[in-house]
Amino acid sequence: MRLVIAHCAVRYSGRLVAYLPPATRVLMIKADGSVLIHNDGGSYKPLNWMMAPCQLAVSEPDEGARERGVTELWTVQNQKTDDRLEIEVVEVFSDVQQELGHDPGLVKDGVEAHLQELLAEQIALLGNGHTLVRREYPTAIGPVDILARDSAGGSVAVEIKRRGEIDGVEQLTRYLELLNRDPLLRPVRGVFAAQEIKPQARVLAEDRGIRCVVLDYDAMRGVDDADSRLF
Amino acid sequence: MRLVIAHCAVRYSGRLVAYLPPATRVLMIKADGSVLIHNDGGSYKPLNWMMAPCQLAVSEPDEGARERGVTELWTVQNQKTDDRLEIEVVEVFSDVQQELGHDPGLVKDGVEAHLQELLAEQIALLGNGHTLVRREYPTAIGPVDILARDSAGGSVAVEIKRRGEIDGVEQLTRYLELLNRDPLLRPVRGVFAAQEIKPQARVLAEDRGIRCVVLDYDAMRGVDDADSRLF
DNA sequence: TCGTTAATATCGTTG
DNA sequence: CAACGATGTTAACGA
Repeated sequence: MRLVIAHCAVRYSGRLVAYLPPATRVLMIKADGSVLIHNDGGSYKPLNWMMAPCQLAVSEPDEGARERGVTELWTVQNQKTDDRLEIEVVEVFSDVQQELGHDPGLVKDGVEAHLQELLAEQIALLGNGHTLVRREYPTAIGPVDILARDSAGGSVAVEIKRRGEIDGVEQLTRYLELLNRDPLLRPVRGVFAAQEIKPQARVLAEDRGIRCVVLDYDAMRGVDDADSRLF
Repeated sequence: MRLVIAHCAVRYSGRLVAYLPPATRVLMIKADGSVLIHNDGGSYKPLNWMMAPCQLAVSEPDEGARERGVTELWTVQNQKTDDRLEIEVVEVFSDVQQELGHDPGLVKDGVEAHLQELLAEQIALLGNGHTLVRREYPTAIGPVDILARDSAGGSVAVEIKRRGEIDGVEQLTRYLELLNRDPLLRPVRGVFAAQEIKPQARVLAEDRGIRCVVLDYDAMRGVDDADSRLF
């Protein structure tokens, strides 16, 4: 890992062409050769970058560049594609290098898979008498999150999202169209279940006869065995 | 901008709960208070982060943490939500601070907007005799990228993507449903135009009577006046 | 501010 | 390897 703070201009060409006018920025060169160029604000996305596999070469600037104050030209070339980053370094304010070693990586909790697991266990949240048929019920265009039966024995297909948006309703609609061709399941009702359902998604769902259910993750997890949690 | 290289463990809680076991990493603290935690590989996405507005507070570790070798506890708290990052710092290897100043930002060329611009200029790529009605043709659910007429005077709605995936077909389908309610336009045919069209998207589009057109950006740009390019 | 759409998206999982 | 869905997506652009 090498961290450089420098006044520089950057040109990228590859899937698109982009240019960063001269300014002071952070250049992060990782062990795998990848380069990130950060400014002093915004979110985690760099202004520009080159991902591995790639190689950094330092060369002398040509005369035109030297007249603009450029002292070094860094060229980062992707080894598989023709993506290329050219960094014109004007002045280096700081240059630090350090071995970081291997990183054990991130452990996560609280994603959609967990919601699905909890709803499968607590399927009565959809209504009294509901029973689980199976999770990830397969169809020709992909698995439905949950297939269940209501108290009257009718089929219920459930699409689960953390945030319910219009795409999720479209997805469930495609599943329902397919499932309703199966004489053993027909008629299949749809349930759109999410921690949060956007107004537009709710309107579309209800317009198509799909029921919306808002899930309370904390409450569902509270019902769940406390020992099974990661932290 | 402050760059710290330190051995540390990190816990995040907010929209999810996540934990980073102890290892040596880069901590980037930006002028707006945001914090990024990077390791020595992967892509531009940090292992963990906190975005502005947030505040960093340094405190003494409790006894349990001190026994694990923690020398400082950094707490980064989001000021609007209850997102929180806790960094247990064990050892600091490097700590650099530098004023970066304002960044003029990135200038881009070659994104979807340019594809749309070029296709509007070269509308005959859809077939001889096609004429442009307008770009960004407004509908109740958002603007259609391009509305055109074919040689017979029939309406053609075009959705443009760099990469054509299933979502784009759904999007165009929604537009077509609406446009076909307009007696002045009806019947409206659909064209899905992209630099690259995924097989599933093509199958869905053609199943719905939508024509797929693959665009060659470089060729289209080559036809375009070379002077109009940014770089 | 909210909502929608694009992105050099990135990232994990699956076939 | 390709394709698909989720992401603490982020970022840009309008209404």
